[in-house]
Amino acid sequence: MTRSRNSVTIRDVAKKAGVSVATVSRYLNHTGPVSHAVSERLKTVMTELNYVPHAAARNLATHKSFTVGLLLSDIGGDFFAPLLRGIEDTLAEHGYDLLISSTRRPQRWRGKQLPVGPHNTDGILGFADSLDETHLHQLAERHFPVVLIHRTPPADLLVPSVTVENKAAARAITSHLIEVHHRRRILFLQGPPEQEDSYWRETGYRQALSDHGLTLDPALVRRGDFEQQVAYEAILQAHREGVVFDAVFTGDDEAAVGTLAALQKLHLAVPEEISVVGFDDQRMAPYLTPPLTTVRAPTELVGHYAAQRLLELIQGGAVEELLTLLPTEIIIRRSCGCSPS
Amino acid sequence: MTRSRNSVTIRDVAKKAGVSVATVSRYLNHTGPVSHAVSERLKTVMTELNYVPHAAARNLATHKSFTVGLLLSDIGGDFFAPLLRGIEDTLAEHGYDLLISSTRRPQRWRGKQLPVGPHNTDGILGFADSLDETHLHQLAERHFPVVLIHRTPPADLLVPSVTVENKAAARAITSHLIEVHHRRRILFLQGPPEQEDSYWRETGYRQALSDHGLTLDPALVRRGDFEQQVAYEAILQAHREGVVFDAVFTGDDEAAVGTLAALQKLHLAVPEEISVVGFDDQRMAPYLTPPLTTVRAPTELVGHYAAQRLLELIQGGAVEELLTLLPTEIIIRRSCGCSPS
DNA sequence: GTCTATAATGTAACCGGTTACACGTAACCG
DNA sequence: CGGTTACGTGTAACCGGTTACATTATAGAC
Repeated sequence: MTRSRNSVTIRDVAKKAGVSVATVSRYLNHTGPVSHAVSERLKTVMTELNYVPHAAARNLATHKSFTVGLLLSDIGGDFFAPLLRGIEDTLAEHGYDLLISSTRRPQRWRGKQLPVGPHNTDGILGFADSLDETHLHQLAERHFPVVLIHRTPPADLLVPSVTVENKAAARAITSHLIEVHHRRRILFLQGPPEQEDSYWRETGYRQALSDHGLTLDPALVRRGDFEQQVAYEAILQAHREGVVFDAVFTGDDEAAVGTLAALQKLHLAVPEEISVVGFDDQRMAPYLTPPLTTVRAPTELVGHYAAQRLLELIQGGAVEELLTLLPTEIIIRRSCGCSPS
Repeated sequence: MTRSRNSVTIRDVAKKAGVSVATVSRYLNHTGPVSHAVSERLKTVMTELNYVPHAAARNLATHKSFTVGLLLSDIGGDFFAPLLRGIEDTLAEHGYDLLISSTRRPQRWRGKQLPVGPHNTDGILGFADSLDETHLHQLAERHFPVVLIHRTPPADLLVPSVTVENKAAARAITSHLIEVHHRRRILFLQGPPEQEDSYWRETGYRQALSDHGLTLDPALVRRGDFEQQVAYEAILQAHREGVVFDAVFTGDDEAAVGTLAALQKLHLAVPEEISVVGFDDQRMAPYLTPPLTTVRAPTELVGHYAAQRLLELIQGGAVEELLTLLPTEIIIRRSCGCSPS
């Protein structure tokens, strides 16, 4: 918006074309009849002058910005690339822009004003814990469109959310380890505490154990934080403590990377001695050694649907489906002990 | 900006606090003296009313948006995650927002109006070929701040650009294959034609060959497009044609993934029979089988410096350094034939 | 004790669009 | 042929901030 002093405005166009600003505006927005002769004249005048309408002025007048905000907890992870693409694609299709803000540390905006909001955008997408309850309530009060991603909203708020099926998949992949590979002592690596995905995955894991009459040894549940380094340390630590395990459900694929590295360092063969499975099916998963058995989360689709829902909300639609739960799928590779072609 | 009808404005605040709008504005922006008593009053009134200044109105009045635009050719690749983080981090530090637009197909905006520009933002970052020469000239005419990423600007424009050192690194890694591993027939996979990085990498490759008195067999230069699938096909095709090679410089790490897959399918052992090296050191590189010898490109830093330069430009600084060339570094792993610890 | 500089505040124009309303003209109808 | 309707256009208020300029009160200088 750094328009130089003498930038060309709608009035310049109007004057040069010999019409009123209202006519120019109508021509621009197809918001009223404009004679063919005038249309032609305006078209040429506008290219001659290289006129581009000023977004802020338009936003101010119309109360619409055609922009949506995205709040992330950590941009830059491999996880976000597909999410971003899904979001951006969908928004672009509908002529909306995307404003991004990353909160490096969790809950960064607590008590402060959000970097995106009603003053800024027509709606916001909030990933996981990037939006705290206070803000969520404030936004709801103003009836501001919000869609949550990988997080279910507080029960008292009618905020749509889009995420993937975690529990059943976690249960299934754990069962796979038990039934097919006869694992009995399966270590589980938890994600960050605020991360809801982790909670459901752990629930699925626990259910699978009890389904098969296995009792859970608390020593087998540890923090991996969905991070390579943390998972790496966790595995070494467990080993150091003398905890015995024959499989690891790493919580997500990032942690799987760290886990594989740790096991290699400990000279524990995967999958012969220890089975390893992850969650997400990030891009690197097939290329790990051994290729990682994991659960495929349709992250790009999550982005797509989240954007979709938000646009519906913005365009005045009601919230017809509160929770969009996208199906996940077990991807069998080598690290669990299977030998796929 | 979907403010509901009766949203709270600066005048509401002024009235409730019993002062004029000018005073409120001065208080908000610390742009003039405000008595302590009034300051206190305003603070409480503003929290009571939950007042947030409207961005568009402010932008309109000040001709500043504190937003920069980013044009990408393809969001969603692993390459962009660190780039984005570098950019977003730096911008956030200086209170700027980031507006993202991805052009799925190259040159998407040719002839059309850019999705970001002077009407929108205070400056833009253009990755590779996302900005064509016409737009570049138009922007330059308006003296609009632009910084290019992984692309050198047309010679007649004073547009700063930030990229990584390609040629010397490509030359060095190729020399490594020749000198250390005694490779003689090194296949090179080119990136997309518009991609300048690819050009420089190929130049370095050719220099290394001639440095060592090797002549280039044109059959050894093929298209990999920096994409797994394309590289995969290229390798199979070369093999089908009976082209003999003892090493592959894959152009980038994406293509290296495809290359490794193709060689495995052909039962050609890496690195025993064929050495493979990439470029970028993407996150998956250490986890490939075998771990990939490559060149580390400091992509997050590229984002950081690009944002930095742009902010300098926006804040009126002159272009002191036209080309920021970040150093790269060879990362020796296993795929070239070395055996690092 | 007057003069001047400074602090604190208010008034109103302005940024560049949109749009409600008014107006004139031509077409259409019975 | 008068009356209604639709079309094409213009005038001016408005969106919610910023800011130049004017104004008053207060303190310090001489």
